[in-house]
Amino acid sequence: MRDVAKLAGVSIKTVSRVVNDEPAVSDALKTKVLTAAAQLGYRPNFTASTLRRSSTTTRTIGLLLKNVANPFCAALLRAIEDAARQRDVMVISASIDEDDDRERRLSQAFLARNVDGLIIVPTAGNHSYLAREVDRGTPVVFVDRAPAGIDADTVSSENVVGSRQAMEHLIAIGHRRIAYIGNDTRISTASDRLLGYREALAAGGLAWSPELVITDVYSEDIAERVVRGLLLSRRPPTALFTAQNLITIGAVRALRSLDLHHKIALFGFDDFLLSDLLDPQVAVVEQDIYRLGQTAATLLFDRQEGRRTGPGEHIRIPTRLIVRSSGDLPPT
Amino acid sequence: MRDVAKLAGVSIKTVSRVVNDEPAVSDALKTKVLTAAAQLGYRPNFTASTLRRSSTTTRTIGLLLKNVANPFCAALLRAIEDAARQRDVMVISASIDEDDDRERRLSQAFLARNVDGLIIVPTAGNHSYLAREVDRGTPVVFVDRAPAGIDADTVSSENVVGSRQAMEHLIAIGHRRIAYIGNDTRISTASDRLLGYREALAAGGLAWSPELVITDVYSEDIAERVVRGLLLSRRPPTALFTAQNLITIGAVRALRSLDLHHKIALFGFDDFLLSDLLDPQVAVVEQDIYRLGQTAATLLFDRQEGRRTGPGEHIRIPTRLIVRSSGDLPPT
DNA sequence: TGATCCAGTGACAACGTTATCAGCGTCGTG
DNA sequence: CACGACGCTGATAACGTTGTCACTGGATCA
Repeated sequence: MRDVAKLAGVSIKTVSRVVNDEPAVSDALKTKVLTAAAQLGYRPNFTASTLRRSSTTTRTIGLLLKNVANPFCAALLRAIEDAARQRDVMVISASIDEDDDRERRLSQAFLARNVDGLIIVPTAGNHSYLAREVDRGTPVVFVDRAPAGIDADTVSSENVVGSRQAMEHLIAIGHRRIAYIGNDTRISTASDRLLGYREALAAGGLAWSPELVITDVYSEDIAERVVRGLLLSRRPPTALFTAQNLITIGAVRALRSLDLHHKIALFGFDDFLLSDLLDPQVAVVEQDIYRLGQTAATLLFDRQEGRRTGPGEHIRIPTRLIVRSSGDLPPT
Repeated sequence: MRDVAKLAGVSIKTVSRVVNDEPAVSDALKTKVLTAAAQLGYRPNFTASTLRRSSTTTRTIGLLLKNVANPFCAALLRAIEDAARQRDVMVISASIDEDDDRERRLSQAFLARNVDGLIIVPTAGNHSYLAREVDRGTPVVFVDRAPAGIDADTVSSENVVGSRQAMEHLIAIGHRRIAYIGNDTRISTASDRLLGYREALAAGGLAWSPELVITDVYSEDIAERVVRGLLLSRRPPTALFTAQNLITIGAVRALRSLDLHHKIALFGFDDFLLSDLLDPQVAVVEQDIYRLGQTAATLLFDRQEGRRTGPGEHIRIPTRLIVRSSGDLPPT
């Protein structure tokens, strides 16, 4: 900037005015500065600029995901990126891999970079370590799952309703032994989906059979193994309700491997690419991932810009039941 | 920092020393500073720190992708993120959606934020606008596709070899009319894959039939439509070679809709989730996406840290032929 | 005993930018 | 003609931090 000023024969303040498009600069000087800048290949230093500027906004937000390679997370990132782009804001993202400690470290790293806000798909751990930041005014929004130990904005799907509807469908076509396969129930999403399962059982007058409920499944491989175990057990279920996308896929693999995919009904939570090209097509509770992301971003920016204050809001995004043939297989 | 210094009764320089874990601070002062910092909730300002520090590295790199929601891109991001994490570097990413202009704008935005380097999955346009940055020492690495109008490090799959091998397989089992469906050939990746197709035809003594070669297909929907068109034409092909993941999926849909999926052979470039659960299982040329990403990151950091200089390197990552049943359907 | 050294500490300038305010000339107005 | 208003410009300080260097006091050595 100093060099540009020297070359153009003006003060650095005038250069600053030109690059920021402030009014009150004569056209003559403006063109002189612009030519000088172009000649020297001058590029404004955004870092220094935000340091000096009164508003300490970096136009950058941080996003912590389970794992970007998971299609759900990738779709979420895309939605948030789109919302951010509209406001000329950049997104830094990182994968947590369900590791509490890494989540904390990454949050700190993002905050040290002065992000304007944080969107987090939280682990099952405690999040009180963020309380101070929230108090200080850095907006933090949780997506997909509710955090523990802190009050903050949260956006998630209608997990209870969604899974209850799926279960109601299975019950309506006659299933009486429906297995539940899901995540660690310390994760709010998983416990909500389990709650929906439970509610539907109760409403349908069905017994709760502990041997049909499997939790703490956190990968496709494990899902495949436990589903095989279930199907090979003495009294196997006639239908499966899988509470997460990778678990559903694991279940599909298990059913295939035992050649039961046309006999045992399957309903999954969260749609996935090609679910409609499998045989049978897989019935799912579809989440509106784009809306989840957009809503989270809106909450964040609303808080950041002071349009909203006070305690955390908890928004639930409706799901949609997509009944495909795997959900219509009758009990055998 | 000033407040912490005041509370601890030391100079700000000492606070700086403590937070940076520099030696030569007595334990007594260190604990005093740390307590003061904790009490005030002090958090170092990374922005100011990098501004002042001699090495102007921000420990942040920029990644420009086609679209994070595309599984290929998401996997790439994950690989790069992992490589960056090892070096305590953050990744800012953004989706270009094949828009030249947006690519340029996003590059500028990243550079203004002083990223230490840029990894780009480039559009078909010209990239000479980055030459000045490269000259100035900001490493830029291109992945998946070669850029136009600039010499820089590039990492991509063995596209020619990969597609030639797939074609050789189809030819070996007797196919004589094999269609090619691919992207815009201004994209190096697409033209390389077309070249492999062409080479295999020539090597197999087969004629080049323009009506069997369709390019400029850029979405799943379009792929489905053009493949239907091909299959319904007067002299349809007996096998399809689809040069990109979404195109392959579009082709699967087209084959299904015409109930030809057990009659027409299919080979795709780039594997995708569930390809092995479809009926028939889809044969593909698998790319080592993780290695693509890791290699790109390594090239970038090597340049940044001065371990490598000079003209751009062009690295090709081998592909692997995965012959599944769709690739073994004989000609009818 | 005096010179030397070293660990520990702080004052100050600087990174690249923008906010503030003062200065300058020109113009219109009473 | 005096005066204020206004449009344009620049000098300077400041943002939060770290590099540089100088200082202090006590330990070590010949």
